Amino acid sequence: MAEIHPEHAHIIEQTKANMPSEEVLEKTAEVFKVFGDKTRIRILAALSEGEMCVCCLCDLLEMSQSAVSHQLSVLKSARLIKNRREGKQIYYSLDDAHIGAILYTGISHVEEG
Amino acid sequence: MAEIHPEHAHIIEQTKANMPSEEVLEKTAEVFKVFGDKTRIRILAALSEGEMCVCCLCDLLEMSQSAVSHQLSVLKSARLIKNRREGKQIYYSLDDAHIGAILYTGISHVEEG
DNA sequence: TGAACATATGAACAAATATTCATATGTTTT
DNA sequence: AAAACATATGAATATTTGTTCATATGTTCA
Repeated sequence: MAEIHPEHAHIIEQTKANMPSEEVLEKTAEVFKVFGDKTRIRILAALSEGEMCVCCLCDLLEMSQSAVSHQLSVLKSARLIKNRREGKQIYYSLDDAHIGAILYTGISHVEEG
Repeated sequence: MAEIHPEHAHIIEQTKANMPSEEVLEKTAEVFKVFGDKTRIRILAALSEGEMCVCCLCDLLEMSQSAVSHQLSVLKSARLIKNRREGKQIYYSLDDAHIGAILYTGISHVEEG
């Protein structure tokens, strides 16, 4: 959208060629967006300690059941967490080890930087 | 905010004790939030190939100079990128290796999953 | 079967945010 | 010093999003 600088055309083409596809970049942004909320990060940090039922999460986070459930739904749609039913309660846990890895990459960036 | 289940009190306390501080979690969410936008991810992916001036980014992303500059400002405030001036142009680059690592952790999650 | 419990979900509202437009700042060149 | 160029930034707008409230779904227990 700016005027193309002929002497830059080469590096632009090369960079474009090396970058991940637009589809991958879009999906990656969507994944990070899900991590980018305090409530959801707190939920993920709690679940990284082990599975937990919804009411435990509500107590732990000191938030309403509805707010927690809505965010659990967002996390589940993005496949960051999974759940299982045990009687009346539903237990949530991280979907796979990758999720904890991403979470702690971010946390350690904050703690170190 | 839900009714406290006495038999869960123990696991709640233990999880709370093991979790990172609220401050760290809040900052971590803020960092991921900055990664959680398609335009910014595209900028970061481009800069992971090497430093680049603003007009190159505009051409590469096919976006207006203003929109790109606004997002560069967000990325810089969050210390994900840095810049240097060379004559009329300003070159941006990733702030440190950590940023590329976080980016590619997310990208590989998308590509593998 | 009905009551109590645990969780999910739709609608509404407030707050956050990405882009556009217009313009300002800072640099180089003539 | 003025003009041209590269980038930054404030205001306005449209969209997205997180929480609350009210209610629905599904399970267990009496």
